[in-house]
Amino acid sequence: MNLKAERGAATRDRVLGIATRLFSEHGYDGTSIEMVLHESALSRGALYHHFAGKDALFEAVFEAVETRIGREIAATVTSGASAEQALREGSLAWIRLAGDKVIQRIVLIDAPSVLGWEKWRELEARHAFGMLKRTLRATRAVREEYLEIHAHMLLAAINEIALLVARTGQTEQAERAVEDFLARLLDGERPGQGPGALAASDLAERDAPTTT
Amino acid sequence: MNLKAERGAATRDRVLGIATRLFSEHGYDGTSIEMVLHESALSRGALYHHFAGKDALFEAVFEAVETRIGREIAATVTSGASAEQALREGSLAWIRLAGDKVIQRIVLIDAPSVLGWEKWRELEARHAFGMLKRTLRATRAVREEYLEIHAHMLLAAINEIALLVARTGQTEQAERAVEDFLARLLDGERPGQGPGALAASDLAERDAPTTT
DNA sequence: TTCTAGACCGACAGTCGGTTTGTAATGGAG
DNA sequence: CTCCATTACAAACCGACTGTCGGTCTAGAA
Repeated sequence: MNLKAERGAATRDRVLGIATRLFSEHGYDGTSIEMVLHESALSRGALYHHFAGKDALFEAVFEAVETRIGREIAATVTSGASAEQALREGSLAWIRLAGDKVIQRIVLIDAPSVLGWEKWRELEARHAFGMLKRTLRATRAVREEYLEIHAHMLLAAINEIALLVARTGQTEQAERAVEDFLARLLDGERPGQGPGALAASDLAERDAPTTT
Repeated sequence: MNLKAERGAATRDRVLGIATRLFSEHGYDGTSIEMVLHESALSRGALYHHFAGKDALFEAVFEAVETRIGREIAATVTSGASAEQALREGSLAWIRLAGDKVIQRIVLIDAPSVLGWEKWRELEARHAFGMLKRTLRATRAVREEYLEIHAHMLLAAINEIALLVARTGQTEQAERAVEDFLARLLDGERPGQGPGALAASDLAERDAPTTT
């Protein structure tokens, strides 16, 4: 059962790649299943054999993109850095990555509406949001009580800037503004223990590459 | 030409109200034009006479909701308050208003995807975003250079919390966290001039109720 | 009274997402 | 080697949806 499985996985991946491009170029609504079929030279039956529906296809694309992002950000942050440093580096890396139209359109714009906000956040918690929350906790800059909420606000703010930069192109200015923003947040209250050391596990992804 | 015009405006408003409810309950994609037609007991032709298409109908709904929000927030903020106070009051008012499913779904979740991010921001600049930016400038807490970007981040953060509160219901905790968040931002660098006085015009909406 | 413009109607075409039925081929069981 | 379950894929088909278009009706101007 090898040749068959391999062929199946290959076409699945091919469809995934094509769908990623189409979704990012035309949005979820603007991309028809028939476009995907045409570009992948596949039949309806074949596609629906691999993916339960258009939304499931989108979700698979979303997961793949998120996983890739997580890897790239984790690779950017210098290991052994302080949590504050990691937070800064990670945020800037994220903003630069989000220059990619694929990420903008799929992850930031369409996902909440297509997947629903709750599912979006649930998935993000396993990727970018989870990473940010662990790093923010390691800085010990915010009380545990507010950690979740501050992490939400911070991620939303950074995502917004990612979109803003992508449109205006004021990269340097935005990056300085984000650093300023972060500095203000981190310099708030400090419970005393001093800057926390960042364990490698704080950045590690929790999930295996999903295959649904 | 009065009776006719009035009748026209009346049915337009009626359709707008019905569409607002349906869009907020089932989302943009989950709401069919036929649903709107059925509930409003109108014909296809009549609806397409008033609105160019489904997206135009959505945009009209969006504008109406934004205008209402702007009025309600402006009414909440105590007049003559300091800019810092106004920022806090306005933010909390916004979070509470966003408990409304209508606002969540239409303004925060579906709008970016349906209208496109650019148009969304362009419209928001005339409503919530514009208000926030003017108030933030009045606090003189951020350098003019970063004002636009910080305002974007702040609004995105607050919007996120509005959605979060709506799901988890931890209203008090979130409100305290937001106040903490704001305090940290405002306590950053201060160019010296002291707290700015908030002119009434800073909160005023710029636009007349749109009718497109 | 006549005529025009705007409100409204309803059938229709085209497209889309999804289902169903069918076929070819692979690989393990006997 | 044979048989059969399973998997990958194909194609016709269905219901639902959006948007268009020719046409009707009526209020109010001329």
